[in-house]
Amino acid sequence: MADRAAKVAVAAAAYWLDRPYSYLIPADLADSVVPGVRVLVQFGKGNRRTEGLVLSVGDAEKTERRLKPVTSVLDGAPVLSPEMLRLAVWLHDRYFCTVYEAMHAMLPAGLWFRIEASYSLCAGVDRETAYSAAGSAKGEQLILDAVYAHGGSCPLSDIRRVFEEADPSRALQSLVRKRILEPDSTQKRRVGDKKVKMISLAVSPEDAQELARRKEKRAPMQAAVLRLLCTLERVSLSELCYFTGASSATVNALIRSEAVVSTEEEVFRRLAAPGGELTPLPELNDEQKAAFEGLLALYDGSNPAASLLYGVTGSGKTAIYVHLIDRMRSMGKSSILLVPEIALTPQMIRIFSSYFGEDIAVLHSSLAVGERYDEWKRIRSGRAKVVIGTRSAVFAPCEDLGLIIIDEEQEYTYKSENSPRYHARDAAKFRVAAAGGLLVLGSATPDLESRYWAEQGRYHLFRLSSRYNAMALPAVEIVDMRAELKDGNGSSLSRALCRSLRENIERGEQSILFLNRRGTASLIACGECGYTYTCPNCSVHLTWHGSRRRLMCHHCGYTRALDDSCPECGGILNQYGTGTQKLEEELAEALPGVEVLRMDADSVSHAGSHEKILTQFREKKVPILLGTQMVTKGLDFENVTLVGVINADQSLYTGDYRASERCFSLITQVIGRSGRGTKTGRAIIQTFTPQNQVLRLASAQDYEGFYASEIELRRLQNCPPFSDIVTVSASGYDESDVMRCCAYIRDRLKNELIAREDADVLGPAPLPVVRVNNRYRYRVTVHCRFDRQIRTLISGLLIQCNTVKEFKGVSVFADYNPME
DNA sequence: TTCGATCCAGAC
DNA sequence: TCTGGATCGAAG
Repeated sequence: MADRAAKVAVAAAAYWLDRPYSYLIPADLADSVVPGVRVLVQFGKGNRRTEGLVLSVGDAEKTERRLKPVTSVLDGAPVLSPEMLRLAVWLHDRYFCTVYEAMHAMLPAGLWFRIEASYSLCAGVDRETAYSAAGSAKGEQLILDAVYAHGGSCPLSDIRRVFEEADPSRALQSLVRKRILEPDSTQKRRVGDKKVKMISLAVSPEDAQELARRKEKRAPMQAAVLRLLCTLERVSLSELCYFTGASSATVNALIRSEAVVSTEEEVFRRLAAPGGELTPLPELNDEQKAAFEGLLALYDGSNPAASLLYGVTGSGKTAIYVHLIDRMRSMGKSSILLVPEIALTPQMIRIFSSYFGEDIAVLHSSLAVGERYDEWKRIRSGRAKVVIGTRSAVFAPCEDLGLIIIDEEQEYTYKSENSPRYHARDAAKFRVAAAGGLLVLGSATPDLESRYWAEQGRYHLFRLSSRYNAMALPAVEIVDMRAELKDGNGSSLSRALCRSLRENIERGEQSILFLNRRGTASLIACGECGYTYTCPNCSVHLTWHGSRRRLMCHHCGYTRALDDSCPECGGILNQYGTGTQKLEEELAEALPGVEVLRMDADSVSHAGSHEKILTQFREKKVPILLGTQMVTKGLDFENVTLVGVINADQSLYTGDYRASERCFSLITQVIGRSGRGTKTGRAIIQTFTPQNQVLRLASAQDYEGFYASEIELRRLQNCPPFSDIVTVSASGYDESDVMRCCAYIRDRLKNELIAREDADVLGPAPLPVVRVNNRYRYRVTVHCRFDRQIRTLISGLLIQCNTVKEFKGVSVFADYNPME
């Protein structure tokens, strides 16, 4: 019989040497090495041990080289299905990451094995032989010191630390050759499966009753255990002991007498699911019903096209999701519902578990490692058929996938900013295409591209144009902050907003204030010489975080204390700019004694504090909720009748082609938070550019008007959807090296794409923050269709730039349709 | 990236 | 002759 070999994606292989490597399958592992399991293999000259993913298995080809064998198998069953394996390779092709990185993004962290290289003394080597073998070599002595200090076995990382800058590998190899040390590796899994001992009868209930009668006198405890087991069949050991008062010794005696058996069973760590009765599905109005039935009609397995569900805020998209998921469930199919932010998961869980109870699994990054791993297993085993989660939940291991819903699909959070830089929408398309399922993109302000594709017929379009319960949209007022300033009001609260807030408080209604800004902090500057603190590692100013009383850098995490006076001239330091904290102080001044809740990255840094703040707002009827982006999405509070947008134009002028779209969507959404109950809502938008078209359209909630003007701009600029964008970014400590590398990339791209009319090569240009952590960052941008030619070209370029020594010290990566 | 092989220079 | 450093090339 021919030797069997496995093609393996190796963890240690960086992007430019990532390809399937063949490994021999030893006979004793023949059954366990199957596609989708992770294996341990040796890689490279030094035979480093590394993890790998088995892509396929077949007969070994006849080659010159002798194949290395698979060392061991890490999983009992595949962690990736054949479909997900294909998705991993697809991510590799499309997002310029390694197959292994793709797999990493798809699996829960609880599955990771940590492998650490270490060196230990060979058997029978004593201290004297070891040191005499090392002789006068200083490096070898150093290593032996380290190994003995660690009790005979030392992790490579510790040896490296002892060597500081120098390279220990040569000395290590010498010691290995002399048979003093041997390479070793430890592997540990971070989270174990949680197992519990279950006890059940090994004999029939009748026999057990009989046995219990006989034991009654001499061993009453054993009898009690048997009786309980007759009624409950299977009980965990701990519960059994609790209910009967027996000790585990009693149970062990029964096991020995073969009356009962114990088995180990996995239990799932799980967030407490809200118990209680399931609620009946919500009623659908005519419009919703039409959309629901239209979507369902697409699901016949042969027409897996994506659909855009475009419904104004408050039109009841969620009710349609509920019905679709319910229908999928009744057909035995799984559904995935993606939400843009962790903050939105608790209320989604609340809604959906009231309909589907335990059938729901939740996947997002703020779950504890063990919880996430458990949810992953519940999904994989088919015990949970409804998955709710953020971006990475698109990789949920559902069998029989029938439906993926992406709520608020225009949100930039669906695009990953780290490798693999995938967009959840694209991954979702891949999955539903493979499974013959349905993809629903839901939004009140669809991504311009999605809207365009719907118009072009690439997506099906379903509209919900009336607000649920026929509520009127909020009345919107635009306030010109220039006039406020002229009239001597230098604060960030206009008089109109203050008045409205006061009126709302008197009526006992609630308000939400939205600060259109990602950061939360403000700038500190000297009032006399104008000195500002800058980050020593990045090209940015440090910002002041009042709650921590520290100056911080948002890019590298550098922090420092504030001086009493200006370090340059000794002048008085002032606080500038409007952060949420500053605004909070201004509110306290304008409306003394009024309680304000603040929600921003600073106040919600602890897990679960989002939910806590929102519950407080909901239940305690705190008059004002003040926050950043987080307050714009999906929140549904009946009693909120006023929304204030503090600085509406902040995000408009960033020079990014998506800036208008983002601003429009943000303002539209935040206005939609107002008046969701029985009372009509109002919104006040403060801006320094009140004539701005985007703001006008947003306050009129005129998406179609916005779309019509914006899509023309995109056409003129050759931006998505009329073209794709690929950026190639380089970073490094030496600015001129980085710029040379970028120039080279630009020239190569220009040359190769000269024949393509659709291609536009721009740059190099510095990134908005040019230096982060002392690394300079520049990039080249290409506008063109993202086809095979461009993918091969970029991939080749990446490999080249990362291998030629001319650009040593510069690292290069590519991004497809980046979001910034 | 990481390692071994190889070559070379300087120290003993 | 040994050791440390630099450089190169391959990774199954």
